[in-house]
Amino acid sequence: MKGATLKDVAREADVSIASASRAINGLDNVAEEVRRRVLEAAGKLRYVPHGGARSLVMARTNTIGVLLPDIYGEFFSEIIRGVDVAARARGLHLLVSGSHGDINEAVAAVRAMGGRVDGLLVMSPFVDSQDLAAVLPLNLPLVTIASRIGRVEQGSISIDNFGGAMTAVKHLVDQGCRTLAHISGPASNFEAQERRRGFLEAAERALPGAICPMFEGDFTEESGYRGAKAFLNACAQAGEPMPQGIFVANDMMAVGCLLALREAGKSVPDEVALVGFDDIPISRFVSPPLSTLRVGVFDLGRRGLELLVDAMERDSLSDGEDRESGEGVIVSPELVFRDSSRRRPAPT
Amino acid sequence: MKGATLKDVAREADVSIASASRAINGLDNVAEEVRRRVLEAAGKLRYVPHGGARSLVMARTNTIGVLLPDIYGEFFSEIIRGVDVAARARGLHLLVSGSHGDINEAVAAVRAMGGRVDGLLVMSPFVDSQDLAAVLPLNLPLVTIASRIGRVEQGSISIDNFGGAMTAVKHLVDQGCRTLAHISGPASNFEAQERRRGFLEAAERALPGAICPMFEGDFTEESGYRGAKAFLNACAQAGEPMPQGIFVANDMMAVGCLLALREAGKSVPDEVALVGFDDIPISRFVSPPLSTLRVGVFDLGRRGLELLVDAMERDSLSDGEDRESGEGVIVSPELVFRDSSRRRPAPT
DNA sequence: AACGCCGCTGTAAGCGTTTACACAAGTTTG
DNA sequence: CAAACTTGTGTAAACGCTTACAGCGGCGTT
Repeated sequence: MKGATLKDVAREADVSIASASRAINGLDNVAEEVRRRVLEAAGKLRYVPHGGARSLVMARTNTIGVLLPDIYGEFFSEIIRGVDVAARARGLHLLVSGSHGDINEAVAAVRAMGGRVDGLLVMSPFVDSQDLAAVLPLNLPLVTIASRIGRVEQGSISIDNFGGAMTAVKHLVDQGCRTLAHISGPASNFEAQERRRGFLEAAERALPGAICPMFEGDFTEESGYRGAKAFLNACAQAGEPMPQGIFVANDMMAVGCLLALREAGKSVPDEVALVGFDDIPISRFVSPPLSTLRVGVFDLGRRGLELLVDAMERDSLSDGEDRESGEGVIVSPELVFRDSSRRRPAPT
Repeated sequence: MKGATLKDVAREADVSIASASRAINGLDNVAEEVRRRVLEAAGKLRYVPHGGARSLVMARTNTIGVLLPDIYGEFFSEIIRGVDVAARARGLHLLVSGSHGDINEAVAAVRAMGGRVDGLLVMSPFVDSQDLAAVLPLNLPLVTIASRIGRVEQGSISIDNFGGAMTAVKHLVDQGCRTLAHISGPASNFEAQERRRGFLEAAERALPGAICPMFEGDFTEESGYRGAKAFLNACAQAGEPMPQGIFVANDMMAVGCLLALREAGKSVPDEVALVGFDDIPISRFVSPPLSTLRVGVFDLGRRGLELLVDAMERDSLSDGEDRESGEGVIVSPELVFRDSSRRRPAPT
């Protein structure tokens, strides 16, 4: 009942445990006859090697730990996919964990991964991530994704949120919007901060002195809906028209925003143009289709893992020498121009 | 550089390795003074326990392995979320792996998980899953999700695909559709088979003798698009009208189908009514919103994990005695009536 | 015939933990 | 004041595996 061990297999095949190990691992210094007997015994006993024991002695797990703020949603699941594909290509396995925004959970997760993984892929966009950094076992190769953890010595890959936001604003202005608004992500989120900063900077540059209403959401569809409502109410009360263009800090909120505008009878993009961020799959399907800034989320995951693998290899070769090489890959989002911001046939 | 071990901590704190272990694990038979010293040393050395070693001696990993056909997409990511939430609540970690439809990959993944997990949550909807069953280490608790693996002794949780398909067809007929068609999933997929069977059975019952065109897709948006095109072409060639109702075996394909119909200028639902399956998030947002059969995918994952945990506990208590209890939970999908199938104000 | 080699096999030492057990104090007890 | 606990600590075995090393035949060379 207890799961056969190598010793059991060895006894069954009537060889030493060393030979059994060799036979099973396909080493070549084993007589054919012995190998046959061992494999047969292993099959009969349904032997499955004990990964824990193996990694203990080999000091290698072939597993990498992935720590995400959350494990689901279009965005994260796409990251995981990227990581998974790249990992699979290298025969690595994934130990995933969601920290659910709680830094203590993240710390617990990291501890639990200790000794079970060869490297860590961490995404923790919370501004106070320093606490996390303090806990990370410093002997493990680590790559951060779109995070703001101090450890520059190791690799990191991030998104040009600031630049993306500026692109979005410029695009709205190009489309003829003369009044702008912004629905931001939570202030505790690093990426949200950057996008907000990009919005303000670009808005000030294009429309100097203009006052742009802002609403702080939390990246959920529902908060986007609330944001749009807030703008609608404020404008109705002040007797002002709606802003001509709204830059929403992520697509999920933009979708909520769209729903609220539609409900209020505002036409998108003619009365209000909308640009989101991320290009999640849904964005193509809402109507009107959502203009957005495409972040190669899949690639983010894939390249993150590749960076990590590089770091691991470097790590195992040179034993702790030249570990500077602060590889800071930054990917730039790309504007996807769809109908939600297509204002005039020929913007003069 | 090599990552501090318990021995290092013990030396640093000038106690025995046993005391160090006790202090760190919070056992109570440790002098306060010693505990303090040990914890301090651990902090200083950035000690992180080696999970592999720990699980080796404790015969417990607090990790459960999750094997899915794929790791991404709305459907699977929602399952993972359910599993993750339930696992987190019990302090368990997740070792996930996508088999990418390849049975050999699945086998490899299972082997790699051996000795690293306390239980296995497997979803493998391929009809020939018997091969997989043969490999599964028989000492591990196992729960299958929407699969067709022989091992009934262990728990399983599945979807009533047949019943759901019948509901869909009945609904289309209620809406006044007198000619029906079906876009199915791949024949190698167990769930697709069941949905197809339900479609045929219900169609035959409601419209005896009617011939229903069918198209075999592969669950991707693109194949749904192709399916609709195929119907359009066939009807154009034969000079017949389009089927009044199409039951599409999953929402992703239904979305593709919708796009093709819109492109062809067919109005949905007036000319062709559409019902999908799964209720993925996108379905609410396409226009018209897609009628579908909601499967509590999140719950599928959550309950699957709970089932597994139950099995694990039963397993550890009674040492291999009453291990029948083939818990076969079956969840029934529920019709979500949206505009894509809303045909007449008052269906006579 | 003695020698070195080669191919195969077994013995045993670890890998980093936990934990049963023994042991040395100090603290009641009778 | 010795016996009996209590409390804290250390020693060492075990978990399942890999692998360096030694051993042992049989082979081809001098």
